[in-house]
Amino acid sequence: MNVVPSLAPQECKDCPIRHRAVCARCDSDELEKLEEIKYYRSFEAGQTIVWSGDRMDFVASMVSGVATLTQTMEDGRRQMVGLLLPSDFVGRPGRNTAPYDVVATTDMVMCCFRKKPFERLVESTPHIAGRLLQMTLDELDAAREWMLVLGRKTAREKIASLLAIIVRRDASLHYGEARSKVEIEVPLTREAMSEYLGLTLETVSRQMSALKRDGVIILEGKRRIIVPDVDRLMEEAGDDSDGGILS
Amino acid sequence: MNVVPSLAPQECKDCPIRHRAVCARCDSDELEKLEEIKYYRSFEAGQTIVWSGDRMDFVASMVSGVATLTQTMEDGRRQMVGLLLPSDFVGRPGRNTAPYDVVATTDMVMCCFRKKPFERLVESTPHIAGRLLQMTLDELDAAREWMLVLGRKTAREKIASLLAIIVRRDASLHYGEARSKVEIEVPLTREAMSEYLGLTLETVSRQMSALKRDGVIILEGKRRIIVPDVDRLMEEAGDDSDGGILS
DNA sequence: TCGCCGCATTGATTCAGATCAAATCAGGAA
DNA sequence: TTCCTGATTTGATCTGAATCAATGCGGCGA
Repeated sequence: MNVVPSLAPQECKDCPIRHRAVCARCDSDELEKLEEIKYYRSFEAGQTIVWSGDRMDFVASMVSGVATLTQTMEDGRRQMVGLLLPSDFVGRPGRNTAPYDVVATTDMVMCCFRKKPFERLVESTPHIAGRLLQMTLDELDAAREWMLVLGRKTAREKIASLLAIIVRRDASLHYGEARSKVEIEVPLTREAMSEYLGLTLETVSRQMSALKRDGVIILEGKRRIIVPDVDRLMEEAGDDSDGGILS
Repeated sequence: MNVVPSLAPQECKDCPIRHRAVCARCDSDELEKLEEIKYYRSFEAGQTIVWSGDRMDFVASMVSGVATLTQTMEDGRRQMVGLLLPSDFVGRPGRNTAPYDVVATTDMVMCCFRKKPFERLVESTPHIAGRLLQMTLDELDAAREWMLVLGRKTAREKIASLLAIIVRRDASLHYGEARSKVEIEVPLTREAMSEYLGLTLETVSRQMSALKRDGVIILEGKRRIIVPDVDRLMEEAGDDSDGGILS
């Protein structure tokens, strides 16, 4: 149905995620070693990249697009446990099988490293090991914030929290500082949002409508959203009013 | 009200968590460096060790007892985001203020390291950095499993999941292999269980009674529980039947 | 252009867990 | 022993989100 997605950049020095990914601290020698074991893979929106339980003989960095980590129960209940954005790391050194489904939610490109040699590089390269530790600690923080959302927030607060997370990410990516009005692209279907938030897709839809009705957001089509007042959104999310943007 | 809790072991080589904590891979040279910057602190059940937002100038290993990491919203809703058991690591290198409340739920002892020198040791000691990465990845896995519990499981499944986690930990600690019948100690009040699971304490109590009525568990006093059939408990938890004990 | 298909919205009803409100129980102090 | 206190259990009722069920909408292929 689709053509093969376009190829990714071949050279680390031109890579869009060069300064944020697991390779961020590497010097040119170290980059060369990574170049030797790396290869790019492209996926189309909707494709499952890895099935839970599958053997996984690579780890990877997200280069572009969005993917999700999802756990599934026997009866089909699903919970997203990770949202992978550009520069995020996928996979775990020292593990052979994937514990979660990894699914592309948009067209995307990954920079893959063969697992065995990557593990050796982690052992021998403090710049990689240190960066990986830092990224993992950040992910743990994100997971813990998410646990508060899942365990204690109302449906409306959950939606607002998800939107706030996307706003924050966009802010840190595009412009250094906070602005009162922003326009964001939600790279998730209503169903994916429901899997993220532990809700049903109907409830997601209803609460999106409610936030729209109350003027917290303005919908431009299905995916594009205008947030007229970011502070208002943060309030709706039930987060500390200071926003807690910086660690 | 209480006497000062008894002092902890002073020598790393006699330490009960020597092979599981962040120091697990250290050789005797490295241990010596840790000894220089370490000190023990004891806390009584109920004491708050750190308040969210406080400056934190140490990191630590749990030596004995149980503590929790908890997030609180402005209106008082609370969600536990970490359960700290012996050998677990507390704090984050490179961070100055605590993002969560740390509370002792039993009398406990921590082995603290002054943060600045510990950070330098992490930089210079691959045995520590590597172990810390591994432990952080394990915590991330646990957090993600917990997210499934919070987002998608019923109250009954949540309770069973928590008990299953305690059973699993006890099993890995005391006896190498699974047994069909076990007796466990739940080191949490009903309220703490509710904060762990995103429920109210009434619901926790009701579901405990229901599991007891249905013969899944037998209560011996309030904290001690007999699980006559571990597989049955796992089924109630809604986990994969294989139990997924090993990574 | 039309009709189809996959998303998304909206409505009606149900139900699991929250909330409000009393007991009950166990352990410690007097 | 008796009282007090904090933890726990149990009961009655309420409610937010799930479930069941249409309906709407936009893009794409024929």
